[in-house]
Amino acid sequence: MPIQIKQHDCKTELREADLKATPARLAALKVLEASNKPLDVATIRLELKRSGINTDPATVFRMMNSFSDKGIVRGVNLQESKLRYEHAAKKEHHHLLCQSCSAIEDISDCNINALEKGIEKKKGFLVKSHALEFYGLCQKCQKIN
Amino acid sequence: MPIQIKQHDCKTELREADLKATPARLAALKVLEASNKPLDVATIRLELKRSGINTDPATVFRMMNSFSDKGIVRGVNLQESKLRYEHAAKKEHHHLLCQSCSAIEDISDCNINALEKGIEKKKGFLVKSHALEFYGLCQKCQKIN
DNA sequence: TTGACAGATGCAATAGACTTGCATATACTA
DNA sequence: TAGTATATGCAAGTCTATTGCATCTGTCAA
Repeated sequence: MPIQIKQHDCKTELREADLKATPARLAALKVLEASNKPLDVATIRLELKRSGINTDPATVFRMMNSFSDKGIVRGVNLQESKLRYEHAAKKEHHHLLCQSCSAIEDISDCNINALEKGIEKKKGFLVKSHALEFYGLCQKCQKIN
Repeated sequence: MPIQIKQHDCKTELREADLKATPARLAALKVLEASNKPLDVATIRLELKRSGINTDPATVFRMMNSFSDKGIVRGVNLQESKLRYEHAAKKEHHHLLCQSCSAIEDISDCNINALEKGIEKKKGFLVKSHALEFYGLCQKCQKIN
């Protein structure tokens, strides 16, 4: 008899956050989980539509807000006029944004902790979180230009 | 006879950028130069009004855009719904934002260059710029709470 | 299984940051 | 000082996001 693996699917994730598991929410979570970059509300709605789920923008904004509140997703501000969202299960990381092709790549293991410690010591400021993104040219676009 | 110091005032700054030196622009530049933190458009307009200069929001947005294009000011995105602007003559630095009292403090000499070098080596991504801000509690608010 | 109800959704209105078109006004150059 | 390129004000419009309200639907208890 196989060991009982705890199935942490989208439904249980919502249950544990005291959120009702509606079709739109389940699908939105799956979309975010499957994406390799943070998505904005318009894109999420498009993906849902491709699964046959029509949503009102207000609903998706509300979803993202409650997901954020519960720590299920993380808002990502990439200096655009809109917010993007990524699944919070992904280990904390930062992003590389190509200014030519708009590609977005993740970057982990930036050892920014050293910087934070220095700030706490030098300024007496208690760092709770930080925003860090890099802008430039991805490998492909460096070759083209 | 004293040495002729080059007077790099707001007027010449605008001239050199091929921008007309209007009263509103001169005053806005002075406001930004005098401020110790990045300001949003509404605040800039308020400061101008205090100097007796009434401006239309559109005008100030257009000013900030052309100043940005010319490298005179720098847009600062502090995860708010609006952009702030700071005078670009200030050496590049980052910001500490107190989540309790909303104070904004500058922090220079963060040695983020090491991180950038690492990224270029590891990812082949050519870093042109970055966004880095820290969120937490300033010294005062740590004591209060 | 069902029924009640808290919470989710759609729709429409609203808010706020920012942009744009156009007519007028003004800084700069010759 | 006159002519022109550019800046400004005003009004309308765009885009992201929020909110009020009526309706609908998961969920839980019976």
